[in-house]
Amino acid sequence: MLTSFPTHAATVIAKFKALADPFRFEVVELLQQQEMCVCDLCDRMGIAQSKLSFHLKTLRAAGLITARQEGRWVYYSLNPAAFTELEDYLVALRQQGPGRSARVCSPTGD
Amino acid sequence: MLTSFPTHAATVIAKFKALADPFRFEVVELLQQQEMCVCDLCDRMGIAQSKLSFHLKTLRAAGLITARQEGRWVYYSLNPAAFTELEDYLVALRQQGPGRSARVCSPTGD
DNA sequence: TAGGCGGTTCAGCCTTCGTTGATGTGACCA
DNA sequence: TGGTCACATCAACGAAGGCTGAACCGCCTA
Repeated sequence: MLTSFPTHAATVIAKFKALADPFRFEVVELLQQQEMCVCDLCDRMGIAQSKLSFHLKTLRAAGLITARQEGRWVYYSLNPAAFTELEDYLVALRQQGPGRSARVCSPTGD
Repeated sequence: MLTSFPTHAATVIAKFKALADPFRFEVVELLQQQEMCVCDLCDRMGIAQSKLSFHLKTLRAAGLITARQEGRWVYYSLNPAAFTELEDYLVALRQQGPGRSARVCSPTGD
């Protein structure tokens, strides 16, 4: 059952939250094409470096992206496992169930 | 290419945003089990009705759930198509790419 | 038709989150 | 060894979103 993953839920929520921002969404789409360093992303998106750094931190904290340092540059790329986790959750949600309510609440009249 | 869906992105972001809240997350998990009316959800979650109504409105606006009125009761259920849309997006993200950077930025030294 | 009930909406308050500019840190080069 | 570059972090500010209690609306029953 889905509700048997209370701690798991927190990580899934964190991932959804991280994806729920236009800037971070764009970062993810850019990283889907290829691994990039901060200056690349900064240049492509046309936003301040500190702003980008903040959003990268959020994405990294959620586990959606990973960082790889190479000299002075830090290269970011997507973490496929994180997306698989979200996929699995969504599939589980979709695969259900009785549909019609079992009428848990009791209408006064009956 | 993923970036060729600019308007589509807004709806996906809205769905992620709707799922990025613990209360709404719980609502979705409850609705995954079966269709429910507001009083059921209110009772199970132990939160104020106005609060729940607000979150249901958010979920409905994002297209994640649908409402069905029956007399005085309003029954909510999941919208499978919305979750399929998110699944497709995540699958597309995971099916990457070159991996290593093409070194778009130019290190000063070289 | 009046009253009760399920559910929604509203306004005010508060908390959280994002933005901004400046500063800090570690790696590289002269 | 000092300067520069790439990137991270910080504090202060403003905006967006969630919470609360009350009013409101539509449906049903007496």
